[in-house]
Amino acid sequence: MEAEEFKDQQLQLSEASPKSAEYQALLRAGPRLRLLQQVHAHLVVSGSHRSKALLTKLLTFACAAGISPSSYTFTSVIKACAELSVLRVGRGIHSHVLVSGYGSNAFVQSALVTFYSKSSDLGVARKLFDKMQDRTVVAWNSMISGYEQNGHAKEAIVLFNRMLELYVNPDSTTFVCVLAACSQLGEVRLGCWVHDCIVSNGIHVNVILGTSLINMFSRCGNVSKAREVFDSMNERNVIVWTAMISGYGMHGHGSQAMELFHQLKACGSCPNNVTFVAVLSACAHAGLVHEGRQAFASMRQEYGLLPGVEHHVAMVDLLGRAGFLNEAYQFIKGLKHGELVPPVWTAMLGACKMHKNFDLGVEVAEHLLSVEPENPGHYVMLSNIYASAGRMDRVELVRNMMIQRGIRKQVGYSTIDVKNKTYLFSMGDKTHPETNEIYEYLDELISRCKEAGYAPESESVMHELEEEEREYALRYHSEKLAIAFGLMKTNHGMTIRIIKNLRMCEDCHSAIKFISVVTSREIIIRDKLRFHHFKNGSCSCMDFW
DNA sequence: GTAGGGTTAG
Repeated sequence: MEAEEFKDQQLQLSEASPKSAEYQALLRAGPRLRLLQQVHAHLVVSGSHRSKALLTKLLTFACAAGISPSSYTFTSVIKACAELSVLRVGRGIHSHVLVSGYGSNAFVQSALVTFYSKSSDLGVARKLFDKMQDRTVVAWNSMISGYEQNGHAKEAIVLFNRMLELYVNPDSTTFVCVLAACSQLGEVRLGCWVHDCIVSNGIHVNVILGTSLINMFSRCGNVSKAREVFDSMNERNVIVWTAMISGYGMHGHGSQAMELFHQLKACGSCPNNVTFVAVLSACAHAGLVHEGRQAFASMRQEYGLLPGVEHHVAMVDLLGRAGFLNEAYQFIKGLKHGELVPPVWTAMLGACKMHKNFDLGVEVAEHLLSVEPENPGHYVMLSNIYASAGRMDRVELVRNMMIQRGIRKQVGYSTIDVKNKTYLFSMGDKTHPETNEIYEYLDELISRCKEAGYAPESESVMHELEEEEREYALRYHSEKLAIAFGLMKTNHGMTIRIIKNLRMCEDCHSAIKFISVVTSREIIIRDKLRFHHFKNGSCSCMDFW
């Protein structure tokens, strides 16, 4: 039962006097189930079954009767443990399951697999799953979903393939899980296969499956396909709309996102808090400051929604990204003390860096470092701000501070698919058998870009920790290597698609614009947050990262 | 009457 529902029911309960005949009857029955059932029947007939006091007493006695739990009891309790993420309690219940002889009940087993997955104990979940004699489709779904939700999208897909090999029929939940895994990996091919499978089998695309398809196509770089799915759905709820709006936002198509937002309102649906985050983000990345401001104001005025931290962050981002640093700062000043959380300042810092406001940037970064000294992102930002102001002494200082505190930047990598195989490159990577050729090709490519006007930006390299990394870092960032490899291995005219785990640096962004010109290729990169479509020297993000 | 699935973002 949902918490709200539960509360509603509780409110309906009225009080009854402890001295009443019903209460006395309960006391006489005591912890004996048969007698309690009789009294309960009487309570229902007499209309006093809404009394909180009577029901409490009834339940207390019923529980004290020592009735042994059934498979129904266990599944419910295990599910509750998973939702509350109470690992210890769940493990205890698991022991009870075994003792009570429900260890091989399919329902209980699936619930346990989900429980361990949600507790991030995938090893135990998998062991349980492997031990099951007859695995229902739900059991497969539990395990596939477990992998996907814990970020192991590849394992999820491996298991899905195993399921097909064993002729287990996937259902629409299976597809939802697999599509989520495809979204994580940017696996267009499998994603499209699943889509075809759904279409050719005439599987009904309900709101959940539709949302998953929209997400998959958006995150795999094909927004127009996402839109086709959206248009083909005969039932849409606010989540479907939000997914489509965010798909547009992710690709920098701010006006389409806004168009959809207006349509959503026009058709009588109510946008929710999540919708507004997606809308504000879409505006921010398309420079639609006026529209964003309006949307933010309408949250409270038209929908009675209270803006939260995420909306404040989005507003600072919207204003700051567009260059209105003072307004962004004033917006922050207008927040309550408790609302001045690090993410708000991080958005402000991003704006300072973007628009090269040295003084404010340093001030904000130092504040962030004092409250979140363990966050590597803040050091990188501060270092970059110093670097772009030519304060190399300070850059060195920040670098040393990171080393001293043992803070390491995340390692970046990029992947590219060539002839149905995925290749992974990391910065300065030399593990590929054709390393020499790739590096030579890249060097030549960069020279051609320089002739066309490309000027490497040195600031992006400054946050690297190791000396030897610095030398290679800029030129050999993973996405550049992946692109060089892709250009070498694919035919002219083919689009290059790259997936990167971090955000792109400014230098790569500028270099790739030139690469798209000198090679006449379209290059699509999905970075940690969004898509960049490079074509003829410009990027779809319009430099609004 | 029990188990599995969807939306934001930095």
